Amino acid sequence: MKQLARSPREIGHAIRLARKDQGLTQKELASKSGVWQETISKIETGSSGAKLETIFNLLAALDLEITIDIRSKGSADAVDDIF
Amino acid sequence: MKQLARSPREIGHAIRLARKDQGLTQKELASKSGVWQETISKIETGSSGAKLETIFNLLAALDLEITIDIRSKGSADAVDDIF
DNA sequence: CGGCCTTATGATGTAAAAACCATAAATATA
DNA sequence: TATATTTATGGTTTTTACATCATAAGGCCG
Repeated sequence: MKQLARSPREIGHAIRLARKDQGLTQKELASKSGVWQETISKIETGSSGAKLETIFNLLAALDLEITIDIRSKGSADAVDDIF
Repeated sequence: MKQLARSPREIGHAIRLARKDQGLTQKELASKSGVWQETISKIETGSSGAKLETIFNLLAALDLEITIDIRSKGSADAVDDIF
């Protein structure tokens, strides 16, 4: 499962998919993540410009992580980042 | 350039790396993204639990995107080309 | 050293998110 | 159908991010 997200709404959608995928209800995710069920509902439906921290709390509870990378494909040479 | 992020602080760090990588100052990124320089500073240093929308504004200005993925999957990931 | 550029910090006002409670609406299930 | 479960909605209060301005701190270069 690998979801691209370019907006808060898409992140909310990805969270919903992942939650259902794991057979969790919003309430169960709420108690696992410390985020209120009502808040989860609003995030999943995109009716809330959530805070980053809240999103990470949900992602952690769902065992997900975020990767940031270049949007345009086909960059010819790779930048070998030393980090 | 592909950065893993598991917290707001790590996202801030990734944004800073990407910004420097593109030779932009905070001020320049500010005018490209519509986010204030002061806010960028706070996000990059992790001293702000930013809003998701703000992060996406910065990522868009930096031509970055986010992928949500299952945590702790195997080590060296194969080059899974979706496109 | 003295400016110039960049980044960080601090304060204020406003807008919005999240906690919290209650409940309505939708969905599933018996 | 009725009932239980799940999700959505709405209101109030508290918390906090962001814009905004001012300025301090940190580098860099003449």
